[in-house]
Amino acid sequence: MRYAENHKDETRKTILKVAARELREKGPDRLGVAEVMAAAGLTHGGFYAHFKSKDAFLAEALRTVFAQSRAKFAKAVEGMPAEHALATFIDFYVSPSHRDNPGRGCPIVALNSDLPRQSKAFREAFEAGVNGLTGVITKWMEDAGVENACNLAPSIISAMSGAVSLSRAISDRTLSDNLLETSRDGIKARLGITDAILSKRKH
Amino acid sequence: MRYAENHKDETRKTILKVAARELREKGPDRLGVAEVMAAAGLTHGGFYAHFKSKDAFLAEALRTVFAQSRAKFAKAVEGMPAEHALATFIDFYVSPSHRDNPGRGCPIVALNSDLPRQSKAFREAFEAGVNGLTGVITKWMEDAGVENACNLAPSIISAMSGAVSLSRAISDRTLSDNLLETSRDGIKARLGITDAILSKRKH
DNA sequence: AAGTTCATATGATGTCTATCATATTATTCT
DNA sequence: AGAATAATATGATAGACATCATATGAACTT
Repeated sequence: MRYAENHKDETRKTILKVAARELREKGPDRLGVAEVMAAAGLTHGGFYAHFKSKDAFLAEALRTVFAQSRAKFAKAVEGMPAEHALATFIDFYVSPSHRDNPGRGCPIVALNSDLPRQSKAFREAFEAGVNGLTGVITKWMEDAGVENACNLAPSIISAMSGAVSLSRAISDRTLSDNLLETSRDGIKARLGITDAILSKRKH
Repeated sequence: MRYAENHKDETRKTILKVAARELREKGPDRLGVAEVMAAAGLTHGGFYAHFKSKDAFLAEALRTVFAQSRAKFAKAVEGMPAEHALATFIDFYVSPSHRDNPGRGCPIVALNSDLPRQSKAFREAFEAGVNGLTGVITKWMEDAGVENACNLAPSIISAMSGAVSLSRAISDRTLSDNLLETSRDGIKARLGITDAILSKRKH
């Protein structure tokens, strides 16, 4: 092998890392091959040495996004008991800071409505990502003693992502913040999470 | 005037009508000028006699979509008392048939995540449409005696649109239907709508 | 040190796009 | 009927795009 043993792999990872940010900001249709390569410090021609098509690349980038996102969320609630993890996650997700940073946020919020228009590979990657998140939430809910966790979890996720999505459409800050707050409260209420329960467990 | 008095206006309306369908299916970025004109039975060159740019056109098309959508929803609950209107609207919106027909559905679901990537004119049209819908829902909620309707309404809308959005990502029909059902129940519960109340009023 | 070979760069291709200048057609008025 | 003119069509342009063929160059091997 010429070049460092893992040079190509490193480059590939760099491309995907850059793409993960830009994919959420520009969306799959406005994200150009040349642009991603330039952002990774390369020229556009080398692209097809790494990915067999733009669609395959987009699906791969989306997997990267979900993985990043998942790691980020896991870190935010590390070591907490289930109720606290849930409450913290909701506060973290349904927040002004998530609303204001699409490029670093949840891909469900950033890309959900693009989905029906994208390739099968992309849609499959998206669904897998959603399933991963659903699994995590379901586990927390079960551990927190929430009834019917398995059915409830997807609905909770949809309410959270819907709230952040819509909050991005409301230009008045106060009203947008309000939507987020009201949604947080509604979602927690649905899960039976109250301040009383949280402080009781804080031991 | 040559051509029938209102020929140009008619054509314009035809273009927008066609676009209203296609905009929701293909999204603003995949919707081409030539394509819309062809679908309206015209050739691409005439486009700029009707719209000053593609962005201006997209905003106008979005206004058309919201207007259509609003008329459709209004019709679906015509003449009902507020509680029934709300319940019917929720059942109508958070439904498999809405999920399966993006081209005829709510633009919030179809276009929400495209929003941050579009022109200012487009975003403004979107927000205006959302405000219109919020107003209608708020009124129903107030009439139905729901507390704090004004704050709650946007959160309800976000939960509804989020549910339909996410349901489009889930390939397993049963699971997807489940998400919709669970969400309908959750939303109605939040509004204090029960079957008992609905049947009591049916008089 | 020179050759080998893989990773990347250069440059080209053809397709698609929005936009616009100009030509053509359709209709109404005189 | 035919001139006048408004609505649409034709055709061109320039830029963006994905994709690919080929050239360059870096670093390990012997």
